[in-house]
Amino acid sequence: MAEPDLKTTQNSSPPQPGQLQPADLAYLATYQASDYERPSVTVDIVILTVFEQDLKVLLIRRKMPPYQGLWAVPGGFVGIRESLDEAARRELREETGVEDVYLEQLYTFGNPDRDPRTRVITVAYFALLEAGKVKTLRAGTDAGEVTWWSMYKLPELAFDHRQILDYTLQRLRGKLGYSNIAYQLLPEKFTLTELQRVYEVILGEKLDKRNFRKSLSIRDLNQPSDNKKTYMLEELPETRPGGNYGPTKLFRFIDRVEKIIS
Amino acid sequence: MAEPDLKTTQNSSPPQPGQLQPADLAYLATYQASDYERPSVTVDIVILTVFEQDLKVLLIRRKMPPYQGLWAVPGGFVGIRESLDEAARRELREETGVEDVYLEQLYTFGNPDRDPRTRVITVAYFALLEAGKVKTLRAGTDAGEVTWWSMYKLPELAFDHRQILDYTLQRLRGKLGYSNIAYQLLPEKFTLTELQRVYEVILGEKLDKRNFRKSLSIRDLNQPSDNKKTYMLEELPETRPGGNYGPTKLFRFIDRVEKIIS
DNA sequence: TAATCGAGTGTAAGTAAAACACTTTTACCG
DNA sequence: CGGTAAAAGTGTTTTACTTACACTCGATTA
Repeated sequence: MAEPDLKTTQNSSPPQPGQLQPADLAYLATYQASDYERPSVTVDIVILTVFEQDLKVLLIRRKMPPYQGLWAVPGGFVGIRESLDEAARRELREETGVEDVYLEQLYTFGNPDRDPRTRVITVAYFALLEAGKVKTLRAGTDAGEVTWWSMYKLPELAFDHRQILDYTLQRLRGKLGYSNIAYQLLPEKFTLTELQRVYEVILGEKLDKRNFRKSLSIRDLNQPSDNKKTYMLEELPETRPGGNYGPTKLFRFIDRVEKIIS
Repeated sequence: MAEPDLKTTQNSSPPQPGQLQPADLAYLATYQASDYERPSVTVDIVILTVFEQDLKVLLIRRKMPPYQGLWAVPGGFVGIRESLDEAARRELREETGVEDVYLEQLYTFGNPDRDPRTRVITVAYFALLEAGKVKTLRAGTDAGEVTWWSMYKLPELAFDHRQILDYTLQRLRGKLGYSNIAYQLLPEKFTLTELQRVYEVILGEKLDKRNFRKSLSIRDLNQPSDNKKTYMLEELPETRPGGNYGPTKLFRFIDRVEKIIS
């Protein structure tokens, strides 16, 4: 486990804490960026959406070994000049064609034997897609079949992807309780029943309609807005005609960015 | 961004979903584990403890460029046959000598320019050490000074380590609310005041003594235990003599494993 | 024996959570 | 055109939790 001086490594864009010092550049020149075995690094993207009253995940059937014929989460290598987020977005785009969606880093899986070919460390992400927006799945370059599967009725999965999906569901359920991420799975305007279905499908349990609505902190259309409160939803002046029943009110999320709800 | 077939990679130990198929081994033989640039992968460990009524983090002064003279979180390369957790434990052992402590993966930082020398992706962990247990800091092989710093009065940090520490505190504060991780920062037996100090130091605010105690779900020493409830703490039959005041009751966590508290 | 220091303890008010059922609107059908 | 079906919409009660708040007890020391 002999390692070079490259110890306590780090430097990222957003917070730039210490500036590079002159000596750094001199040292940079002498640094040999090789000489010891490096793992491959990939990103895997758990792509989720809701339709048919179910939580769906996009899986690809592997047409090559290892795990040929089994289903896997889409993923690929991280480019040498690409951030992890960029790599994840690129994979997502290649797989689904979508660009501006919610993407969150989940966990990094790095057991040495998780890929039988070579050492591969994967940074898992999950993405939330607006329900029913992505019908058209471009069968990716090297992908065999690409299909939406129910998160509750999964096929046999390759690698440790079962573990990745289990962990995704756990994270998603947790965040549903204290954030507004559900907006990522709905179009801008929606009914409260549609929102409740999203919650139910993710949590895997039926919810009480009245209690669910009370829990939402809705800014009423023509009530004076309480400035002390932070609202999650806003009632719209429009309604949507029901089928063989009355019209239903439409709502929207006030903030379409990730937010912790008090 | 041309990539080989090694797509949707994965396979880990705990949940072994799909078994290796015969064809896999044949393919394995033909696989060339190189041919494209790979990033270096490191683990960085945010080592935390509580003493002097303060939340402390272990930092190392860099004696080499880049960021020479600035302070950094301990870390090092992931061995090619080592899991991420193993690498983190090894670094922790090398830095502090401790073995059996709480260690949790935090986040993976991978901006391409976070290390000016070469592409380095780091998987950040945080460790919680029992208050006052680790006095003896072995100055690591290549480390300059090694010091405990207050999380609230940090020196200038190398790389993106400021970001890592900020995120650690955020995670720790969150978990304090719904889990029993605080036990990682205390010896087996402790007083409620000691426990409250840990909470206060992490949350960065004073708490009300009576309300804090009510929130703890304590199994009373000689009360019949309510089987419906899940207790976090247990009162012990012992007390500790106070200085110039009365004796104080001792308590312990019923479960010394990570647990979600209802 | 008086003063100091921290430990230990209860109540009331307000807020949040859970359980629970009927009415309204529209479309469709006989 | 009257009845039925289907989903939307809406309040109250009870219970549990959260918050705010102040005095007494026990031991030591001067």
